[in-house]
Amino acid sequence: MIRPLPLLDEPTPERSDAARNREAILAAALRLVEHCGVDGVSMEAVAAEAGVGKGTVFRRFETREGLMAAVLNLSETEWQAAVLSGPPPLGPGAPPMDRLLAFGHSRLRLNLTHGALIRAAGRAGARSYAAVSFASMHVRYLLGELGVRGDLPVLATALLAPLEVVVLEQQVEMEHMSLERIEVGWDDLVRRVVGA
Amino acid sequence: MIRPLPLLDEPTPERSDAARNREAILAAALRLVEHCGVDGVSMEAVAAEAGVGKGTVFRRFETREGLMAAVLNLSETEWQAAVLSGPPPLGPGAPPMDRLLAFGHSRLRLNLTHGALIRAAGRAGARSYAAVSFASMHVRYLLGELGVRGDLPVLATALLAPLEVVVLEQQVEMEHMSLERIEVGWDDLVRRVVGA
DNA sequence: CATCGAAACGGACCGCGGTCCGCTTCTATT
DNA sequence: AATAGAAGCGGACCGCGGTCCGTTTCGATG
Repeated sequence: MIRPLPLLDEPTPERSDAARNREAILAAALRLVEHCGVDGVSMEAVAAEAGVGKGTVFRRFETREGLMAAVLNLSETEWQAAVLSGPPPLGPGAPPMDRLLAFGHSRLRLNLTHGALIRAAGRAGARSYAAVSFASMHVRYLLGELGVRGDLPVLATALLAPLEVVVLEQQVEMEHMSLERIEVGWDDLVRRVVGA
Repeated sequence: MIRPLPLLDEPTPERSDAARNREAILAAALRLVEHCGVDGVSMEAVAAEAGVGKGTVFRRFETREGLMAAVLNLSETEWQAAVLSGPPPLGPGAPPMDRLLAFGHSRLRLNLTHGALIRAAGRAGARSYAAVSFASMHVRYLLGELGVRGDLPVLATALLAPLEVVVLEQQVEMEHMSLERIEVGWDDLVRRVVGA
């Protein structure tokens, strides 16, 4: 009897019903989030909407944060595609500085509109890391193209940090800064860091 | 019958038992946080430790975040005193640039050690705002002393953002950066922003 | 000191996130 | 097709944050 030799402990492929349920749950969650707002959606509601038991939801997505991270991931991959292969100046084809500024503006608006969802996703394991990692990588690349010298990973973090949801919401909600002012401020920061 | 004319709707002074309970609860919370860690403390446990009912805890501090914010506030005011009137270079008496760098290092370490508590305090109303506001004010002041031109509130935010807990924990836990590297990176950022 | 209204108290109660375990369903194998 | 056992399923159950409301305590007034 020949067993297929589990190479490098491949993590067991998903059973068909499991995959079907995963899709149903994710779709249900997306629908409910759009309809009731992130904070108005309970896990039980998602389970009911998807037509499965509550346990199944947790089995597939571990935790509420995990589920929200998965929902967030839908729009996030879309955005990453726009950055990597969309039209300039966000996508390739424009000068690095233009791309960097476009990147910041885009991320800024995205983080403000998806604020509640991002917060609900929290530090949900590898997913949140992947998102931050992508942004950091891209900024590092652009800084390199611009000939910036120094500790690029740290500098990238310095540019990304002011775009974090907590920071932006503080500025908008408590200090009543306008979107334009924050944008212009970020552009200024970029120029100081790049040294143009 | 003469009533003292409530000037400008003063918010009704606290009743004596209320004040006593507030102290007891805060002390109990501090004790439990130090003993079990932030995430191991439940509101019921705090109530029991303080010898009051659960309702009382919520009456005094609104929410769990509020209570944690109050606990955090204890050490936070201490730190603010050190910044405003402690020994240089953190306190007054050193050149502005030295003070700014000392400020960053101090805040960085504080945010890392108090990470769990700060996260538990969340965006708890005015308290969190006060903390951010203080830091922002101080950085703005130092930037002014350094003769920096531009939108100082926004620049201050740009310097403070990389010191946020979410950012630091990302760097330390996921990207495995050393404390020293982050410190040096922040110093570099400051110099680029100040334009020295 | 007796009275009285307002403020505070406490714990029963609710909804939600998360776990657990006995039952069902899938799929590899013969 | 029959079978076996692993993977998945669902919903009862638990603990916690937060609310509510009948009861108690405070302190101002006469």
